[in-house]
Amino acid sequence: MIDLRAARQDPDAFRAALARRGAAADFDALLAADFRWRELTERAEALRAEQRRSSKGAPPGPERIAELRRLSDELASAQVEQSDAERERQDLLARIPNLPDPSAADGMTEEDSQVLRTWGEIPSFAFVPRDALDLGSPRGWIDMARGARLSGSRFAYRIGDVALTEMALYRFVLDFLASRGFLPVLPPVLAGERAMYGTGFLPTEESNLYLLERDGLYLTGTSEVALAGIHMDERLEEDQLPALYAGFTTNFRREAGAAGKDTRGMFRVHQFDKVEMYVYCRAGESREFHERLLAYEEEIAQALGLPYRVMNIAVGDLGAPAAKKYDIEAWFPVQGRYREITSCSNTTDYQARRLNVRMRGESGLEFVHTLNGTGATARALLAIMENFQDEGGTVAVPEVLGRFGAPGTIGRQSPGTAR
RNA sequence: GGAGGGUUCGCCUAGUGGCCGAUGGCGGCGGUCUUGAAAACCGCUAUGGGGCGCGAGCUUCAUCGUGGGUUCGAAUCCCACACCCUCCGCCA
Repeated sequence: MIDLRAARQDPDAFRAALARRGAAADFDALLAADFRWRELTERAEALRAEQRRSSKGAPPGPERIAELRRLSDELASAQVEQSDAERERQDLLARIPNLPDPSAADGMTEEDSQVLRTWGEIPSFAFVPRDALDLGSPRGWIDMARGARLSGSRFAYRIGDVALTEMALYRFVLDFLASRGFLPVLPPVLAGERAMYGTGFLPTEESNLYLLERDGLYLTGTSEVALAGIHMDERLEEDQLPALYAGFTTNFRREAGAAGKDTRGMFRVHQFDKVEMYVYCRAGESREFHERLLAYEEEIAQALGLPYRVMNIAVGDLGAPAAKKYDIEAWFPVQGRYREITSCSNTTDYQARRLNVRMRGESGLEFVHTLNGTGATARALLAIMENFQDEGGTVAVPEVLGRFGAPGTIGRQSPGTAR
């Protein structure tokens, strides 16, 4: 959430910043609700103070009790008004997105994002290249049909060489991040409402979440939730920062609103695995760490040999918690375009405020800043398959993955019984 | 799933309707003493919100697992729920 006290003090600056992402009207509604809440709070508190003063000391006599009963009734109705106003204020506050970073790209849509740079050679093929599904499906390395039979659309079996290569990719990235100071974590994938709100997936992303109603738990769409929740309500010592975590989880997304989008193959599925970076740092350091997360993502893409470009995402296309976001888009030869394979966001103090993660600094307790970024998902594997295929339909696996159990080539051996 | 025990201010703990925002100890911080340190002694030691003030600050409300209820008044009584521990059952 945003810093409401700061917003009261300089509403024009907040309104202007939020207007860049189309949230100026919501902000004004919030300020009005806040004003009302403060008025009602003052009134209720004054009554409560009077009641507390009256209930000190010896028990009151009968005529005094009649008086106090009236006061009690008055207080009760004042408190109802106050809590109604508070609920309205909280609901509005929960929907206000983070203040965008001045250097985040202008614009409201995906098309407004800025290309910062490109890397690598776009491959040219002497044959018609096949996408990952065409490469994998006929011989059983990627099986969407059986996935659909089991679980419905957008579920994939990855089998044999593809399974091993994918696992190697995650292990490679986890190792890479560990060598850069990240602590590897295997966190829970079921999380309660508090963590979902705290990370900003609720209330705005509710339709995209799987909810286990019987248990009041959500399936997380990213380990960001669990890594952000790991220090919920904690007071971090300054020497604990920066804290860098590398999580690995299976992730679940309903992909509501994505109907008809990326329906082919396993580019957009309901269940996928991911190595995620998550950083806690001091307020002054988050811009620098954002650049670092991007640099790590680029190093990984380069180690895999994937041609890519770096995008500065337009403010209107940011998730609510993000102040600024970079995407890396790899070249997909069959689609003939760059597609997102990783993403990293600076969420400044937005999640830390909601999750109540603070540190003891020079001026007392202050909220930390947090950042998140993709280490790797299977999308990198799809890019590998498309970019490094040969005419016979086999794929040369990047050498760096060999150390982690990947076969040198995908498609040389039979996938075995799954066929 | 069943039975029992528990949840209080960093940790441990006292507290069964008004004198409790809350006892005591540990830890931490400051001071006295000391060449320095330890010990001893003295003091301070939660968080969040609102109002006032340029500010140091003053003031007020909330918070004793969470949410409801009873009452003029709740850490304390009642109800529901959550979590933790022990035992039994079941299962990976």
